[in-house]
Amino acid sequence: MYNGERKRISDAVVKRLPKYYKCLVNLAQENVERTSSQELSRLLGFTASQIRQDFSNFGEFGQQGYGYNVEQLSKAIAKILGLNTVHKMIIIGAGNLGQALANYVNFDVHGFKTMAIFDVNPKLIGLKIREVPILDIDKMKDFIDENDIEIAVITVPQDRAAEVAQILSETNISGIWNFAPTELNVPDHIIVENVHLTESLFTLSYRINEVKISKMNTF
Amino acid sequence: MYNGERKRISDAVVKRLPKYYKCLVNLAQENVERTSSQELSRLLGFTASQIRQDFSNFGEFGQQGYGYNVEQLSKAIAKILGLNTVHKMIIIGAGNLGQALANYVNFDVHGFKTMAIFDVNPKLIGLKIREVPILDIDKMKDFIDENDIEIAVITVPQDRAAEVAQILSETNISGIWNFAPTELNVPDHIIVENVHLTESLFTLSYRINEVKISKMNTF
DNA sequence: TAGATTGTTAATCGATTAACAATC
DNA sequence: TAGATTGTTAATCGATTAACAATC
Repeated sequence: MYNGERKRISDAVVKRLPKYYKCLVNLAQENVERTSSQELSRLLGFTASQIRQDFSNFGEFGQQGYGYNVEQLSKAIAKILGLNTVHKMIIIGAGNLGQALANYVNFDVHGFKTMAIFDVNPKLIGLKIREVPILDIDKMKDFIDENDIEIAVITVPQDRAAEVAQILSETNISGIWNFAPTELNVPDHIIVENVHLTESLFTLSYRINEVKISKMNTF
Repeated sequence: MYNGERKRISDAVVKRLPKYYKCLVNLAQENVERTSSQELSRLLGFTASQIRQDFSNFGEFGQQGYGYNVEQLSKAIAKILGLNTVHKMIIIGAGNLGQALANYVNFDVHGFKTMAIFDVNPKLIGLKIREVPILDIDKMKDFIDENDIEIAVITVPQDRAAEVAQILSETNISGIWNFAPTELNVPDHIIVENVHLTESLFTLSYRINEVKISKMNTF
C-alpha cells in the first residue's frame, strides 16, 4: 500500500491508531530509539502481524532487520491522525460535562483549541473557563463562520441536540464530537463521532451480568 | 440458541444491545405495541437479518407472522443487560468529569445508584452532589466492602489511575468504568469498560483529515 | 555473513447477509 | 386460507493471523 488516499480504512484500524500513537510517544519519552512490531505487540496486546498489516495501510515506515524508528513512526502516525495541525473547536453546552472537556488540558497539547463555549443559561454567559469565554448560543453560527471552527463538541441535553445539529448543518464545520445520547441528523460531509456514555455503561452492565449468571450456573 | 449461558457473545453484538433497548423504549413510549426486524432495521440502520441473528443469541422473542411485542422484547433486553437490578456505584475523582457523571440523572433511572464520590482534595471532601457525599479516598476500600459496591467509576488523572486500580483489585468490585486514559491492570474477574476520550477525539480527527486529503486530491 | 524483521500474499477465522422452511 | 415474519442454516464478506521472500 503506497498511497495516502486509496481504499477506505476500516473503523477497526482507525481505532487502533491512537493506541499506536500513545504507545510510541511513551517509548519516545523513555528515549527508546527503535522498536519492532514484536515489541509493540507485547506492549499493546495486538499481534505483530496485525500491527504490520495496519501500518501498511498508510505506507512503509520500517526497515527489514531493524524495525521502526520510534521518533519517525510516531510523527508519521501523528500526521495520519491529523495531529500536525491546529483544530479549532467550540463546545456547545456549558454544563458539567462541557466544563470538564473545556478543562482537559490534554486536548490543547495535541492541537485541539477550544475557542468558545456556548450555552443558553444567562447565568453562565459571560463567564470564562480557562480563558475560554462562555457565549450566548444565538451567536454560535456567526462565531463559527468568523473563526473557521472545525470541530463542534455537543454536550447539551438530548432534547436540545437536534436543534444544535440543525444549526451546525448550516455551517462549514467539519466534524461533530457528540456526547448527546442520540443520533444526529447532519449532512454527509460532516463527520460525527459519538460518545454514548449510557451505552458504554450498559455494555459494562451486560458483561458483569454475564459473569454473575455463569457463576450461578456453575454452583 | 436456547440457553442463557453458552457461547461468549461478541463485543459487536453487545454494543448493539443498548441501541436495541433504547429504540424499543422509544417505541413503547409512542405506545407502539408490536414491531418487526424490518421496522427495527429501518429505525436503527442494521439489516433485519442481523437483528434477528443478534436476538437469537439470547432466545426466541418473536412470533412468525407477527413480529415482536415491544413491551416484552424491551423487558427481555433490559434483563439481558442487567437493567432489572440495582447496581451500586462509586465515583472516584470529584473533578468536573466525576461531578458531571454524578449529576447524570439518567443513570439513576436505569438502576445505577451512585453511593459516594471519593477524592483526595480536602476542599471537596465533605461536600455533596445531589445528596451524594464526597468522601476521603482513604475510606474507599472500607466503604466498598460495607456497602457492597458493584461498579467503580474512575475519573482521576492518569497518574493516579494505577494506584486506584490497585486498591480496587483488593475489593469485591465487579466492574470498573474507566475514564482515565490508560489501560488498567486488574484481576480477570473485574470487568473493565474504557472510555478513552482522547482516542475518540483522535478518531474524529483522522476521519476529518481523510476527507481533507481526498478533497485535495480531487482538485 | 548470519540474524532479525519488514511488507505482503495466502489462509483462517469470525461476523454479516441472504435464503428459506416453519408457522403464526 | 394467504401473507407476514420468525429463527436458523448456508453463503458471503471482511478482518485477523500465519507464512515467507526480500533485504537491512
